[in-house]
Amino acid sequence: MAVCELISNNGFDAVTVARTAATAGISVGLVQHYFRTKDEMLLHAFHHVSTHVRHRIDKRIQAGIEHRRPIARVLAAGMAELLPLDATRRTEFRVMRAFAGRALDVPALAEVDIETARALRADIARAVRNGKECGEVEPDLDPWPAAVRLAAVTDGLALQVYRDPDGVQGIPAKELTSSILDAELGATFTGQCRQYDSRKDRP
Amino acid sequence: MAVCELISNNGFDAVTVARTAATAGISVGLVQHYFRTKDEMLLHAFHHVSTHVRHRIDKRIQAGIEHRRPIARVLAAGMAELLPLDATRRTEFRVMRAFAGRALDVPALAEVDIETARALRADIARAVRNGKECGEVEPDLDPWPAAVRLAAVTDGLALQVYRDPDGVQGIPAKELTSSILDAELGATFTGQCRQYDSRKDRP
DNA sequence: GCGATAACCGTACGGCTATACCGTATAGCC
DNA sequence: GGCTATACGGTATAGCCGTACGGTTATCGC
Repeated sequence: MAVCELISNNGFDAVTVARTAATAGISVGLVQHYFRTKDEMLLHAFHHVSTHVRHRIDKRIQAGIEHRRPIARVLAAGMAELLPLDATRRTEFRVMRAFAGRALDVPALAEVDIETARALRADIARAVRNGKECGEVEPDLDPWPAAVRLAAVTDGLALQVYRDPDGVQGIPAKELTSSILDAELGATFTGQCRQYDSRKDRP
Repeated sequence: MAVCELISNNGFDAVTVARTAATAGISVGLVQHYFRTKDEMLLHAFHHVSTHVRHRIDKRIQAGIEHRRPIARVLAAGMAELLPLDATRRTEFRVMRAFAGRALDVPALAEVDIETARALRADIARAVRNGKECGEVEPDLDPWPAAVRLAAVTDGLALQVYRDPDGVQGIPAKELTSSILDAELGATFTGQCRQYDSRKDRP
């Protein structure tokens, strides 16, 4: 959408109704026809990009499941999708981050932000539960602290990578993040999968 | 400063030169006398609040060192200072986050953001090195990946706590974060300090 | 075919903003 | 005493923004 294009190219402040209309190649009046106010437009854009990222991750996870990969590896691939390791994910991160910044003041945006984060956390918790069933995770482990930790690590690593895209102290970002993510997952997924019914992972 | 007060009370968009002057009880002209442009004013405010937080953490760490606590525990206290677990830290987090959001578009703000993060990471890395010297950390461990991981966990946990201040699934935020931080530190600080018996500091 | 509804454009307007500018006063220095 | 720099207040202005509004074309059920 035009809003995201403007944000990633010229920053959030550059997003005006007139400019958005120009970017999309339509008139101001038509924008108003679809969105009564500017806030409504921004909310829609945030929702749009959030679900877009989410679907991309879901697709990646589905692919991993169909290849019958271990849950830990599927999860690692999904979480890596949130790290700004290439240009695409980097602009995506910029846009998401800009919206999250505004969400501090606009409750409607905050709701989307919180809901997105909650959904991600719930997905991770479900993956841990699945891991318990198939033997990758110890049976008497509470999935939620692990989910919070893994979600936090993903968020935090994304920030670190964004700020230092070239890595730290000569260690490339890709190696750094993948080794950290593997270690974090290894703290929870300690065993190997016995058998696993992939149908349970579907939403 | 008046800028931070406005941000935390009314959001970043409410920060105008006129309103800032009114909040500070001075005239617009005087603000212009000190800061040639609004951006300059914001940059100064960001720098101000960043160093303020940093000094608070440093004080906390210094206190821990003087009490001869294990490095891991000193570090835990310092990192917890960045989590929005009470009203003070929450508004501080809001302000820092608002600036970080603008930093996506304003290079001068981004520089402060990056520099602050780098300094925190360097401090953690130094703590790990100190841990190696005194026996809390294995001698042949690279401090930087550990520092990146711990910094990322802190950032990420702060986000989680901000979004869900009451915790997750009935687990209070304070317990959740402290157990996660302890586990993360425990992954690096595996030994006990030779010089001091840390058992009396343990719960 | 025709009325209604939706898609679409252009512009006018009131409000807010950053900032340039001018005026004053106070304090330090020669 | 004068002179200059700094501290401070008030205001004018040009520009941009969101949004209201009136007009035009296209679509479609009946």
